[in-house]
Amino acid sequence: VGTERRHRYRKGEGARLRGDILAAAGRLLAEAGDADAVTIRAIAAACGVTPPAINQHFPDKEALVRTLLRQEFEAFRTALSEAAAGAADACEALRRRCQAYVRYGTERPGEYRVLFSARRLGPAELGIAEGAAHPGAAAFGDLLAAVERCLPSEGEPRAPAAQLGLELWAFLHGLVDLRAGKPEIDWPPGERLVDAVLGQLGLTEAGRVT
Amino acid sequence: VGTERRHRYRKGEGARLRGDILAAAGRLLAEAGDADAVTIRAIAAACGVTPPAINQHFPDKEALVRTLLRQEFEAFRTALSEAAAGAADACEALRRRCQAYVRYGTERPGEYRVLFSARRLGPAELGIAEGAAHPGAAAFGDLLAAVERCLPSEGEPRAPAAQLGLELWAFLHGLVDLRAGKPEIDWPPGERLVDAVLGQLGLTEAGRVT
DNA sequence: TGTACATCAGTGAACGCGCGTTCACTGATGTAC
DNA sequence: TGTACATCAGTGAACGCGCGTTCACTGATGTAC
Repeated sequence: VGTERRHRYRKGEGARLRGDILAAAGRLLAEAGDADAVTIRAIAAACGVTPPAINQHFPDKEALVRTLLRQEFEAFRTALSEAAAGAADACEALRRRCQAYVRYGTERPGEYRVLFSARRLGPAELGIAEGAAHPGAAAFGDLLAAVERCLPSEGEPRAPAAQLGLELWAFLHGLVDLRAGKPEIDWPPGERLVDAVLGQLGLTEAGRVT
Repeated sequence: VGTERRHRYRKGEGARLRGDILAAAGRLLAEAGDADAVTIRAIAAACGVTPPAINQHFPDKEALVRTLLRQEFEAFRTALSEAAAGAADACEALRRRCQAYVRYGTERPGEYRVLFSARRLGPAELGIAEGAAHPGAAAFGDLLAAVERCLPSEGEPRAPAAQLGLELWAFLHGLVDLRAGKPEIDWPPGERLVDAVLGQLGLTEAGRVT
């Protein structure tokens, strides 16, 4: 990597290249936003290695992308949960989670796109989306739970939590994806749009008390 | 096309193949949802013609896709405007427009994706997105105008129309794109979600009168 | 009415390219004796 | 302490494939005389 020649790993340490490959592939995938556009040859070049060296660690390209996608889902979910962790109440936790969602998607459009907008070589095609084990479904489950906790537990029933959750998710996803795809539009800060929508959906502490 | 051999067009009618090419390419693009995945060779085969015949009508693949995208944008915009045309009042017009948006995106996921989610060989990369001339921007302009007409013209000012329009657009786009990408989720009817969100954003006739 | 000819709608073969993957190999390195 | 050897981390060349595009061509067809 860089100008200096790469030294091959010592005899017992060959497995370390596997980590290097995943790291380089992750960087390239984030730039491209499309696993099809990331070639084995480019990953190999980024690692300072020849293409066949990659086939020693992953049987084929699909296996590599699958591993990578699981990592990315994990990172996304963790980022959102960490953001929500320190909140004082349930609605503030939901708010922080939503803000983190948009922030993550905006700051890492390539990663986000691969997780939630990919068709070819996306989660579905790679067999990652298996019911509840689907990491995307897990992230949505987190969001849904956060919505439920913020809703009034008794009193007059609002819209069912599942429907509110889907509405909110559609908005968050649409905001991230549209912003990435239509940068020529003059977007207001994502934070403001998220706060506004949470208010309009009745998902704020204020809305709860009133 | 089909089992019977294709007869080449008569001497003056060569230009008709151009239309056939666009029609076949449109069908393939709708299936693939990605212009990269639609090959010149596949289009030629669908027309019952050899690949070089296509280069006689379009200088290269980009030109073909560009022409196609303009057509698709036009069709999308027309579908929405026609849906809104017969409405009794401005809020009903907005509602019909939004329902048509989701219906169009759900019934034709491939076309929709190419218009609003493509990165490679999408509107931006093909130079179709030039300010106000951008057909996507035109469609969004229609939506924005519909939102403005539905808002109370006087009385207490709600959120600015531009922001409401973006919120609404993000929701509609997110709904269409998520549904297409996560079919394993049990989605409620799009119509109900759209109505619910319009109500929560205060964009219904009822909301206006009250 | 008949014929020579320019034009037109394609064809067929080939090109250079980049891709993922295979296979036999090589040379350094740790280990067993 | 020294040496033979098995193992390991890769390399280098090649494969078959599908792609968009080029180029010279062919054969039917309308038109001019």
